[in-house]
Amino acid sequence: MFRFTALAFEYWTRHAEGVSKPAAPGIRARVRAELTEAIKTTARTHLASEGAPSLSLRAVARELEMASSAIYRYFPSREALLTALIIDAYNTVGACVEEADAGRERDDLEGRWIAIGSAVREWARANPHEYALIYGSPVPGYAAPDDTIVPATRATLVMLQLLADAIAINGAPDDTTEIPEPLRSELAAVESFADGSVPPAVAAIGLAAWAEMLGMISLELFGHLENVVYDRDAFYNHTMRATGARLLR
Amino acid sequence: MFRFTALAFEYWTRHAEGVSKPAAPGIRARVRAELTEAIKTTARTHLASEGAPSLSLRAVARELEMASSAIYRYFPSREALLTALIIDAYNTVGACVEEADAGRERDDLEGRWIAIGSAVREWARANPHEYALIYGSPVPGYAAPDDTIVPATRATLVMLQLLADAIAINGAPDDTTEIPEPLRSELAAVESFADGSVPPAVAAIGLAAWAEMLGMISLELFGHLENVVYDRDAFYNHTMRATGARLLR
DNA sequence: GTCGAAACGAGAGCACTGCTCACGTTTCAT
DNA sequence: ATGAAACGTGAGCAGTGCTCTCGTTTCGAC
Repeated sequence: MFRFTALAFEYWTRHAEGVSKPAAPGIRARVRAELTEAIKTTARTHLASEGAPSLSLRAVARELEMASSAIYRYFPSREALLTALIIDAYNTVGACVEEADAGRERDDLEGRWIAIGSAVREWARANPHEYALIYGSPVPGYAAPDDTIVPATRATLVMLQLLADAIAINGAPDDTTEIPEPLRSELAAVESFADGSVPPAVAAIGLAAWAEMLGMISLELFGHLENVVYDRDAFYNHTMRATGARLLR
Repeated sequence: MFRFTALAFEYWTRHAEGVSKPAAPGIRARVRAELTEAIKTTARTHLASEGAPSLSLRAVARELEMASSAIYRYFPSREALLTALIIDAYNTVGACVEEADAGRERDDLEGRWIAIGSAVREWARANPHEYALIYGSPVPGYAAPDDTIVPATRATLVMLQLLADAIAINGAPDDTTEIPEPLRSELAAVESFADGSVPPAVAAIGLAAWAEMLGMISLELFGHLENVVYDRDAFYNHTMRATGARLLR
């Protein structure tokens, strides 16, 4: 491996300078981290060009000039590599949403909602296969491991915090819709994830709004607006505005 | 092939009875139709148990006790088989929606909306992989051939007709929301698919409601409501009622 | 510094996949 | 009856994910 050879040379160069041990972490740990990242990066580009079902560990290994079996030193299976890409995708979109939200005044509720919705859509359009990986059909045999839970909720929690902030600013809406148990209790528990109050009815509307937003993006990205709506930007913005007005009044 | 042999025997039996030609269509056409159906049926069960990415033509052929290459006599590629399954899925859900809608009085607008939404969700829950095939991540390399367009719109057209009927019964809503061109014209063209009038603002709300409905189902089926909402029926019904109230007022 | 264990890279190999091709058989239209 | 098209099969190809073995390298304990 060219890369490994270069790092080994660095190790011996340093050793020749009289350093009795390499700086922590060891060269091995460093190389491992870098190769793990290189595998993921290469896999991500293949995902972008070929799609998830066509992601081939052998093709990734070939591009990195490794034997295909070497990949298994870093990821125990193809599924594990996909899981790592899923975690990365959740974290990336979550970071985009957090940043978009943070770019607005805390009391600009509508602005934040629009910014959140735009961030998700823009990221999705720029990374359709990653979007499909996390919000499209589940990869077979995939069960969400514990380490995807926190990344998976990052984006949603931003919206939830927006709801709590809206309640704090506007007060709770007069929503008298009856919500039956046990759903009411389940929705009541949602506010524990936010800093502030999110009544059950608001949690329900928020989740439905999230579903609508993702539904809109999926319709667009998965080809269901073909021959119907061409002015996609306008349609999405129109819908998000209407939803924001309901959600944040 | 057991089945083919049995049909050939039937042909010779009839021939021995002095019939100079088999009844139209020929035995070949009949066998072809039956085998095509058998391949699709077997593929559908494999889809249900293994998921789309794991659908194997060889496994289908093995179960039908055919050589794997025989499948290519009926479907020119794996992609063509998947396309056939996609068409079937669209037609099945479309028929479910049409039937559910037809089971309600024409002027029971809310009842029809709830029936439509329930039909889609029930079918999706009973056939999650088929749902994923048509409303989840697109199969790689798949471009919707012309023959999927009509089946793909069957379900949506039922909802659209509901909107037109609501307009006919209640009159057009007072919705003054500005819709920019060219989106307004695009949405205005949607009513050409319904028997009646669907103003642009209503078409937009209808499409967004459809997105929300599919978004809700996808969140549920694709695992995003885990540890959040357990009372799925109640959540879905609550949301569909609220959306119906907005949509059909 | 030495030593043993763990990590690593490579290559061979296995079972499986989608698909092509050639050949013999069957059906169909003339 | 005849020739063409459709059909079923088996062999084969190139590709896949993954396992295993072996030699090499790094690392931590002594």
